[in-house]
Amino acid sequence: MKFRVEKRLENGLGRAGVIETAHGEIKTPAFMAVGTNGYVRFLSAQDLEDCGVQAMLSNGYHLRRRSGQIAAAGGLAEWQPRDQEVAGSIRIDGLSAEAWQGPTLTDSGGFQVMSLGSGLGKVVAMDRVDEVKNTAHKERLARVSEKGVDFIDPFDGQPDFVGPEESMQIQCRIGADIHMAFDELTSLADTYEYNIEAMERTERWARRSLAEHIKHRDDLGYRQNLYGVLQGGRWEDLRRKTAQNLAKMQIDGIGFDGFGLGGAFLKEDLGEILRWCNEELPLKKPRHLLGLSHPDDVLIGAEMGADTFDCVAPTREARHGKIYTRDGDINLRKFTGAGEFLDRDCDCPTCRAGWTRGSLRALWRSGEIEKKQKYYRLASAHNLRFIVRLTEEIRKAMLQDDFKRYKENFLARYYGGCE
RNA sequence: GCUGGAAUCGUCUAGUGGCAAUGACAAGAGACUGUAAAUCUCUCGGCUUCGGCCUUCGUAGGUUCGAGUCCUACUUCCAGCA
Repeated sequence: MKFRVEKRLENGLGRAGVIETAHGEIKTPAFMAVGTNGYVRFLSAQDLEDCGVQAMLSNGYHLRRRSGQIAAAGGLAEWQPRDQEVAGSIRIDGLSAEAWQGPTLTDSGGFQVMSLGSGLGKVVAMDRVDEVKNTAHKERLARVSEKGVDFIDPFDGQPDFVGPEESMQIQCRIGADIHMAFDELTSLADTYEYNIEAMERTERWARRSLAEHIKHRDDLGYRQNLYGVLQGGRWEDLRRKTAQNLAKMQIDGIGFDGFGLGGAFLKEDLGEILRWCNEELPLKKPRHLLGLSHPDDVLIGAEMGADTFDCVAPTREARHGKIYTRDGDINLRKFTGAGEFLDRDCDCPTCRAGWTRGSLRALWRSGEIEKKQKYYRLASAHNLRFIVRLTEEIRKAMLQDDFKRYKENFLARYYGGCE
């Protein structure tokens, strides 16, 4: 994998560049669509391309039991996930089973440590840290130890285990272009002391991840790459230290190919935390900001040196009726008329086909499953394109030395219209 | 015309003596950030100083401490017989 920085912001952190993988290049900053199970819910590979998506992120945890057949198919880019779906599967008219053949990334399953553990049943709060409490130990579905994470699979109730070695073996069978080291994401409710413990464990897991990854990274006939993941919560000393440690971590002269910026962030802290991390990380390695995509987060992320992003929000919120527009988000429930475009001047497949707020709402609210599925597809494509376009525009603004103005204009319009 | 049965929140529906009254849908509000998420939460007769108060289960009476629930009559609808 190669990464080339084309242009840097005046602050020295933000940059536009190009990542080259075995399955194609990614012009950065870039948003990767989340296709946890190997495909983006309700969207085809062609849909992703029509939305300008350059890369897809899947999840090693969710695909762990299918990793063998994925390897047999030649890796994620050759695997046709929808053919593998069993009873109750999603079959949507017009959606082909074709694999996403472009660049891919897999998450390690580290996020599930939190979502099934300390954060079970909770929202990953971004605005307030008060009132956030961890789930009681006895109720958790995941338990962390030095070895890895024991958990109960929520789908079938069976006990299972994933540690750094298992995660790397799974990810190397899935064969995405970029893998994430197995990490422990802490919740906003965890203390400084616990964050030290989790961060140090994450670093030990990073070394084990790197060692295992090196053994298997060429197994499918092309180079797979590994990112080390930074934790450390909201504390500057932890963030800088872990960035330094991971940046210099090597086994037989081989280090990480890039870095994942992880954690549950308080919105107001995000830019500062990213600055601490990225001031320590090497300039020439790409950085992926894990799990964020709201426009203000992407803008501050890109400004502070994140190169790629992923998030479930655009597609999930689309399914739940939230439609992104340049003048702020709208709740589709409120639009019964037929005449209004989703967003003016939008170039997404849905808007180009002439879908309006009212007509889309009618699909969504009809009791018919086929219509609802069509809604999910159209709405997902719109929101996905919205965030992808944001990253395209950020890149263009950076290359034209116009980022600051672009950011201010975008934010003023997007958040300014709120009553 | 006779004989049965039925009338409850926008719709369907639970309810057989303590009920402002069940559930579903619809409607309204909010949430969602490395997907246990085509999901979740809240509101959904009126008023309220949040303790309550008022008006409600086709209509009108009655029995009862107390009636959506029991009785009588009426209205409408459905079914069967004429």
